[in-house]
Amino acid sequence: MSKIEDEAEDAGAADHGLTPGRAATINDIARIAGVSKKTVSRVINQSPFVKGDTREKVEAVIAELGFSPDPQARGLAFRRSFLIGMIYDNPSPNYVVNMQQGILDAVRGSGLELVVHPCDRTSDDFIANVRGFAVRQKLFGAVLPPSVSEDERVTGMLAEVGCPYVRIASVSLDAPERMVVTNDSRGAAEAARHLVGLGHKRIAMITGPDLFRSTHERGEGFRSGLAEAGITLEDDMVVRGAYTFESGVAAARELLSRKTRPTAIFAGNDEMAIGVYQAARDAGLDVPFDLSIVGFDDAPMSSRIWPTLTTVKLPIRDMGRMAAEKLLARSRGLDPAKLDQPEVIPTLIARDSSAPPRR
Amino acid sequence: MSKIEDEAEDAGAADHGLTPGRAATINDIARIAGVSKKTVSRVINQSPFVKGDTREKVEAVIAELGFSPDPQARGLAFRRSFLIGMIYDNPSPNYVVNMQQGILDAVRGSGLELVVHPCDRTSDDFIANVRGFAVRQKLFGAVLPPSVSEDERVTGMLAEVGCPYVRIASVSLDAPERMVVTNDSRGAAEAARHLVGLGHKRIAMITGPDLFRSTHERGEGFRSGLAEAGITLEDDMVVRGAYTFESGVAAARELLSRKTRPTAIFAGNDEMAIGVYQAARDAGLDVPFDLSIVGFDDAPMSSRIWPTLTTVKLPIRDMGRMAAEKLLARSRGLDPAKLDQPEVIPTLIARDSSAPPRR
DNA sequence: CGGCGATGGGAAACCGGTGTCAATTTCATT
DNA sequence: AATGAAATTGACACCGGTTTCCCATCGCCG
Repeated sequence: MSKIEDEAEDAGAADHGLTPGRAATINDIARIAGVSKKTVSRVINQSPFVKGDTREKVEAVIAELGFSPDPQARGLAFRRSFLIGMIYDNPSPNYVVNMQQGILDAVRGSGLELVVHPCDRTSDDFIANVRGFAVRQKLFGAVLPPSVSEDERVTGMLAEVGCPYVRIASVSLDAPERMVVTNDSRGAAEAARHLVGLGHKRIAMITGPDLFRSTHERGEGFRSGLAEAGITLEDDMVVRGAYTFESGVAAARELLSRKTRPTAIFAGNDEMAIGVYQAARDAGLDVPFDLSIVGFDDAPMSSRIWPTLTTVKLPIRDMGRMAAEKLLARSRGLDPAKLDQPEVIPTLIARDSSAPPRR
Repeated sequence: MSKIEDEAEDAGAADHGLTPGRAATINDIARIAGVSKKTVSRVINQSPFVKGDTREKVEAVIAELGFSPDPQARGLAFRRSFLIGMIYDNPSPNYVVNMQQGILDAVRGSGLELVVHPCDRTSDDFIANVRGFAVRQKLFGAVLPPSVSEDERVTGMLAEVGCPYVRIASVSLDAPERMVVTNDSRGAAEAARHLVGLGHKRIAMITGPDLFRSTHERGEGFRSGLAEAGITLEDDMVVRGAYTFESGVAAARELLSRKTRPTAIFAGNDEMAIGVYQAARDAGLDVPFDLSIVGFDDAPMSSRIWPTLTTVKLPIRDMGRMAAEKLLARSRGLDPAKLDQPEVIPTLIARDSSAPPRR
């Protein structure tokens, strides 16, 4: 690319009279390259109005000095920052960390950084808090995982203050360039087919809380998956949980105390599915022979517990990456290929917690 | 505090001729309050050289307009940002998320934000990468959990570029104001006492990888805890793991194949301890009666698995908070009370995976 | 060979704050 | 009431980039 070797900034490069301790500025580059600040700025920002050899000369000096523009100064002039905010309520650690990784995968090398902003959706100043964050930091963009992604107050406010955002949710709630859609419904249907395929007939489900859109999607998907085989999900075979371990235990106890016990339970997430293990053990049931269990998420625990948990896996890291890519694409000239990705498809991972029912 | 009601910024406040869409700037405040920018700046920065009534007048206007200074502009002038970087290699999701929470607990209301920076210590450009991050962002400070905290290349580089940092480690490696020390050794000794107290004599340990300082600390602590009771940790009762589930399984298999099997195994972390469960199951052993297991970390999984895992808990969130508090204290006038906190003490949580050995 | 439109490049203002230092007040003293 | 030190305040430059606006070239054509 540049004609001068890309040396470490203070290793053998020619001395141009710079104060050693201080990082190079655009003025230094301009002086050394013999052009104006503005021309250097044009090179940095890929302006097409720079002649080829001028550009090369400037790029060479930039490389030689290891210069990189100050994001604060740049942001000040641009009236926005180079920070992506991840705003989330309270997903599992596994979800958070994987999504962070995915976002970082996408922004690597772009000069963007990731600022995490956990918050409490039930707090009185929730919206004011998020608004303050977005406005003060002049966010480059915001990534909203569930359940924040489903809160119209948040998206409305962000639109109002002009902060780009991408929502991650189990159903399309917004324009395609602002959505990463996970087809939870399809994943739940897979789970249903899996259990039906094993020969189960008396099948139960533990749903998530109403607060989450995914609760509805996973519920409907499971129901329709069963319906394909002519099996109905009876009302007394559906119990509401709260996506927590404890709620899974309680819900499973309730289900297992029914006069005709289910032979399989589909839990809305892994956390609750693990709770079902405990209830089964308390009831003296042998998983998977007396009771099959299927979860949703593929949390790390799923493959550690015994018997290992059959579950539906969501590619969370990819989802984070896709969300950040949409933010990036939008800031450039709207790259339609990136902007209009297909839905994210969950995959069933069959492990040892599901088996044919005992006759 | 202020004499004017603290109203929402656009709800009924008097119109001072501001463009509605744009946020207020320091110039607006100065004009409305009838003082100079510089005086407003003084009020914002708590300068003592402002007369009481001037201060009140300015504060009233600030409150009325809901003004908050632009961190980018402020940072540009201060030659540093208001971002704390958390630089980590690859701890567990649980560790990462809890530490993030702790850091955020400490900086709430201070205007600081948290930027996450996972990285790969084995990568060739590891140091250059972290250096670029710290310098470009002009970090307010960096929080370094293990194992990054133990890398002198990182701390040396950060000191060189003038970036304040706090290291979190199981042994003091730096000045007190730059350290949060977790007494892992003591936690491991507790684990030893617990097992000794239950009556175990043939006790084994699975250590972590050499890369981590905690491996040594937990090993020595456990050894000395046993020594108190006159029990020696035999060489063939110590196997090295890698802090992963799989390595825990393998190490436990090895230990359980010894001619005289241990009656208890202490694993260097919970991930490996869970691996021991699997090896025990494969060997047909009944935990805790044939084999007691003790872990370290108190990962969420520990209380979900069956039998629930006896483990040593580290208050990770508190550690994150303490680290960030030290960063804050240092940026003010060195608050000695905050700077010189005692060590973090781990606590043993006795659950169901440990019991007296079968005679 | 002079004039013209398009393109490359520079000077100066600006983004929204802070540092420096001198000017203005305030207040206790003599 | 004058005087001087201390307390307040403001004018102006500056942090490190970008934008606006204008000028200097340059190739091309009549």
